[in-house]
Amino acid sequence: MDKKLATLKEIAKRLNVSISTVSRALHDHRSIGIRTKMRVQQLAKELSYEPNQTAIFFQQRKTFTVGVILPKLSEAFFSFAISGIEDCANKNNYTVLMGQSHDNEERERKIVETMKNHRVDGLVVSISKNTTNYEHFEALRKYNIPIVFFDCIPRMSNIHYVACNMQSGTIQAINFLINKGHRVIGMINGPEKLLASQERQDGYMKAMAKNRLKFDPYLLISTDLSTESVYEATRQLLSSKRKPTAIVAFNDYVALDAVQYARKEKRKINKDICFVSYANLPISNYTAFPPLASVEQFPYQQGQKAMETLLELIASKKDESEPVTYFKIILDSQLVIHENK
Amino acid sequence: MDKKLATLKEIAKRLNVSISTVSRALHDHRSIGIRTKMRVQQLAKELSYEPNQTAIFFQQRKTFTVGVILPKLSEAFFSFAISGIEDCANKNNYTVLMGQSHDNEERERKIVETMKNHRVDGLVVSISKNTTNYEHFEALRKYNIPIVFFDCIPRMSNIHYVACNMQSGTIQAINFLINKGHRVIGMINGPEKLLASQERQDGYMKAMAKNRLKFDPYLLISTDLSTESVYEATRQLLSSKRKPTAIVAFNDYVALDAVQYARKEKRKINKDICFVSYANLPISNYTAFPPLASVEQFPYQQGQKAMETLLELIASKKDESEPVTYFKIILDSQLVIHENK
DNA sequence: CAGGGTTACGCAAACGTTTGCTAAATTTAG
DNA sequence: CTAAATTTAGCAAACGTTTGCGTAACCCTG
Repeated sequence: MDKKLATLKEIAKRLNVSISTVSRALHDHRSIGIRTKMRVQQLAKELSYEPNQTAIFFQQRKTFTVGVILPKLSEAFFSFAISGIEDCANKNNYTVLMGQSHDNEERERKIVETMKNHRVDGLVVSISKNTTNYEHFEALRKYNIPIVFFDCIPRMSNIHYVACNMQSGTIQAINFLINKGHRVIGMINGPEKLLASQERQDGYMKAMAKNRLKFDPYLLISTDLSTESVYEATRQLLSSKRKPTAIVAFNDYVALDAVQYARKEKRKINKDICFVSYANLPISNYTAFPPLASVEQFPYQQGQKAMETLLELIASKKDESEPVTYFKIILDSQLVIHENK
Repeated sequence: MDKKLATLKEIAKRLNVSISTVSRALHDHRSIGIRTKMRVQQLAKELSYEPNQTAIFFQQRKTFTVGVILPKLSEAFFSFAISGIEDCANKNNYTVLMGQSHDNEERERKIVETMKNHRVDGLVVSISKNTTNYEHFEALRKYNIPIVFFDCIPRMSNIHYVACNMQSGTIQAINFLINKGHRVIGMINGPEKLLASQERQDGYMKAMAKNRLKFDPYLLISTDLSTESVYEATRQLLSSKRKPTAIVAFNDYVALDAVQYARKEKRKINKDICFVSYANLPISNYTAFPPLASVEQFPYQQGQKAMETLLELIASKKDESEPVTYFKIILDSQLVIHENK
């Protein structure tokens, strides 16, 4: 029963018309008479004809496929982001080719290669936290494959990206703490070389300065985000002579680890010490001591916006001209204050 | 500088040989002399030639792409599963086309359609929890696109699947509780029509019977997994005359909600009432009262196994024969007892 | 009824690759 | 030195589709 799949040629032969006529009839081209159009469409339905997409992709030099490369789907941030990406892609009849770098530069490089070979129409990527060399992305320029970066942006010039302004959220967070009466506020930050860390720090310093609070370098500690390193940072903060009464954590994972350490040291959470964090985990409100407030980064929206931007780039690619303007889209982060229960 | 991408034809012209010679030279075909082979490979490198995959896909009637359809990436279970799938796929030079059904039958149907059009070589799918009609999957038979289901399996015959034996894990869980002295054990289950719910129930009943504990229907409550419905179930259990001292929850989300409700009613967790659950959340050990133990379902391994199976099917597809045997792979779940801190 | 404008359709090229067959050139054997 | 064997390379078809161009046949209009 499952003969071979029907093709234009097959239909043409049966109807004694040319292939081009069949093609045009199915596309409702105006140069085909209503009678033949009907006959063709009728038979096509009977044979349950479906165009061979791979042939079309090939012929049109376009695949209606976009690649998405991100570190890890098991991080909640990215799983929300990809939902935004996918929803937007689907809405525009694009399909998503997926790759996880697991924060490994080599893997990232290989995925880029694969995507290029698959001739994706474009790429949305959040780079691996360990990538230092951007050649593999530069290389795509030659192939005229547009890239939109989001979240983790490489330090390259002339790129398109969507990002979230961490500074503003950080300032809001610090102000929130100051309003609650805190004067000594610590920060457990991420790796220094990360843009995201830089921005958090900038926000921190700005907010402190604006409130005429002295910046004490002891209060700002960088980590590599590992549990051990967060424990150590927490230990340092809790044992410094100007003990902070509040800590801003790089993200929820960090906050959870810090809370855990603080409890081990018998500190009363929300009494001796308060936490504010950047939102990663939807379930943090189930945890024992969720942060008082979180800086929301809107991963779904970021993903969506990145995809929209990419589609725009793809659409405008026809006019072969080099892009004059590079999209630099900054979404605002926003402090979400959790219910005080 | 970014002329047009080099093609076989281009190389052939420059070297004054035929296209087929170039093709064969690059494939190291034995019928090409060493001299020409070198010349071709040399020039190919210079022009940084890369085969046009879309042309190859088309020509070979094969895309080296597999579709993956699952409900939601933001559920930890699935994000681990897809990692297993992707790792296995990549290792075998396949690429993953992604689609989330969001547990919506219509969306699922549309994704299947898209994947079919993209001519994926095969499909790995965990069906939407609301899918009742399986026509869209049946339809793929005609196209000779193999499918391997995992986790959420449709009630169809003659399918390949990878699943996790929930019964065994459930029995282990109940035995664990009985060993700790519990005699009245409740269960908050999922939707009745779900296979997963059925299995949990079967395990529950078997374990109870084996331990000569009377099965009390009051102790087994189905929910639709929503927070409200879990609250209600917990309320019922806690207010029944034979109050359970332990509850097995359908998954971690359910357990978290149940714990939350129990605390609202001032029950002492792990004293008045204990919880055991099925593992979904990696962070549940950060929560206030994590379940005493979890039934681990090994999502990464399930995904990996599903992908392996699919690749086998794809490989064996050449011999056009209908598959005689259907893979029914059952992994064992396993009880993980959490540290008693 | 000649000329111009439509309408309705076919031809063939093009996209880039693989591969079965054929054939020339070269080597080997007898 | 010739026939056979081997090595090396080219021709052309095929995969399924889209599309520019050419051209019959038709209908008007004047």
